[in-house]
Amino acid sequence: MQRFWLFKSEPDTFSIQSLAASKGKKTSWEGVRNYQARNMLRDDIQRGDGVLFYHSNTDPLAIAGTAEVVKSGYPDHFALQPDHKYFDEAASPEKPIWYMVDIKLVRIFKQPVTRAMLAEHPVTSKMVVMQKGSRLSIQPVTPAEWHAVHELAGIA
DNA sequence: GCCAACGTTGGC
DNA sequence: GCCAACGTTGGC
Repeated sequence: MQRFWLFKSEPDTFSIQSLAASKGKKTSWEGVRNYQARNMLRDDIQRGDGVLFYHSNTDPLAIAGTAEVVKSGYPDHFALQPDHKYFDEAASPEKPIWYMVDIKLVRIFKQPVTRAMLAEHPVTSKMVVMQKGSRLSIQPVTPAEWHAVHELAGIA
């Protein structure tokens, strides 16, 4: 069964435009170092799932478009590379600790769905990303929320 | 730039 | 196992 997720990214680090410019419009989603998010990457997120691509720490804050999971959870090998910024000395090939998935761009919204728009809508205003103190970089999204975001983006 | 919320660390 | 200190996230 297809499920839906929201992935946060700071556009200064990696934007949806970066994804569009990537080879095959695909990227691995490495560097998640939070156990709750790790569990979703490792256990729950499957090939074919939908991803809302959210731009955080920027202006305007917005869902910039969507992507599709093309590879489900596998070990984040960047944690094993001593010179890499995502290195974790506690990780090993036997116990990788951290996981990542691969995603592929579906579309960049012509009209990004801003946080202000999300806040105005009865369904999207309840999304995890809208809750105060919500810091998870990987979040579940309900089918109703997924649908409402597409309506706000002008996509039937 | 500020600061609240949250996760992690480490002393006890 | 508790909890204070600390670092990070991320909206405003």
